[in-house]
Amino acid sequence: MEEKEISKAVIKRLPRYYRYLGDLMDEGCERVSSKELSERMHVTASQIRQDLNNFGGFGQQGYGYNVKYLYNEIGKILGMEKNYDVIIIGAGNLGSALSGYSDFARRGFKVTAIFDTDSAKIGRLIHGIKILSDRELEDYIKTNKPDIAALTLPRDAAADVAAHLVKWGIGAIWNFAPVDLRLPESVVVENIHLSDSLMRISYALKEKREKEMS
Amino acid sequence: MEEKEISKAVIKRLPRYYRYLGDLMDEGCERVSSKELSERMHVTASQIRQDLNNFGGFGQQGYGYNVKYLYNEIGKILGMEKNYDVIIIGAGNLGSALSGYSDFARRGFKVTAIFDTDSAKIGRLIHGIKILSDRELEDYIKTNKPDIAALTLPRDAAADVAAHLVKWGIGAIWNFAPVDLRLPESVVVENIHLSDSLMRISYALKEKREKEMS
DNA sequence: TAGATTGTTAATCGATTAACAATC
DNA sequence: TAGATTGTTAATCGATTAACAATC
Repeated sequence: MEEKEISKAVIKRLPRYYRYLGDLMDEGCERVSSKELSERMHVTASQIRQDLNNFGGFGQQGYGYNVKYLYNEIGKILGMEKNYDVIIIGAGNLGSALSGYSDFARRGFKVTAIFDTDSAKIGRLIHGIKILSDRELEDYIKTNKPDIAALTLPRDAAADVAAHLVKWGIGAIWNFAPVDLRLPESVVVENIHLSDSLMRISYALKEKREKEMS
Repeated sequence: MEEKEISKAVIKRLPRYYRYLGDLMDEGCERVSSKELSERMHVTASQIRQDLNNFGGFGQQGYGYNVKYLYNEIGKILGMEKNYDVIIIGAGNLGSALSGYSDFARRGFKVTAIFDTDSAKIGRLIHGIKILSDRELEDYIKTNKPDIAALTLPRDAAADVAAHLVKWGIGAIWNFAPVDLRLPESVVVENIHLSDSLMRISYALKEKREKEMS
């Protein structure tokens, strides 16, 4: 059914196109050419046209792209017309933060439950969402079938919990623990490795220091 | 002084090598070959050898790599022997979470201050760190010269605050706002675009649904 | 129609993988 | 020494950019 496999690099760029097109819409802009957009985004016009043509011809020769139409089409490609239920595993600082992040709700991601092992936390509310015991997790997943589980728990617990989540039927894991999860191909995994990101800053700062010295 | 420019792709992988080597050390492993490491990390042995050789020969023919030595060398490349002072701009959920994330301290990143505009928050403590007024920001930066500023504030405030931070002398920005900051080349910027990441999950889930239908 | 800009093919560039001589 | 494994060159692969004919 699918014509050709879309490269990972293209998919990684789609949310960024979506963001810029959203901005253009907010500015009341109706049409945009690949050249204009490329100047805004600091990428080549060629790349924009190549990328979009992976999914079909959204533009019109001599005119460019209709902003609203393109925004909607990319939204469809990204699956943004659907809403997603997200559960958070680990009611620590990061888990709490994610549960209250309004940006997600705007994009159709709704946090429906938070789980923790700490009996002192269970029953408390975070941003209006009740913290449940991890012993209720299996039941919850099988009954409510959430789409995504965000893993905001300690490193050592992550692999084991992830394996259980998958067994109980979760389809996607948003992993904030600093480990690479080994899960079946069919499970979607997105990693947010914050300390990797900090180390890249550290590297770049070191480079900068060395450059300034010479 | 620097021989050749190291590619972005290689640098992005370094923290991951560092993480795996740390794990090997914890397991008491003394030596590792590129082949063994490649199997653990699910990359090719060739890539590992290529990557490491960007920085010089860390291994020994017939033996492989000394884990501890290699760990330390990559640490040096990443600038991990230095400690970094981090300030957090925006005392919301995410800012609070980052200020309490113990993983960072372990890597030498220390949160020294948190700033916010909300007078109701100013003076309160988060994880033992006092929230200061954004009006003290300029003074604080010029006096204490923190290395990194984490931007955990609303989208619309980000660009403006970032520009000020740079003017006052900050060298690196860890940006959590869903915008691309336009700053001078000399400023290090690392973006954590959480909603972009969620959209990639959304895309992958959509693909999965479609695959299952056919 | 003339001008603009796409969709698409071809050329270039860079990154990954394979292969193997060097050497521990 | 023989076996193992690196460092490094060459081959392949994929992604980006350039160019331009098609067409609105």
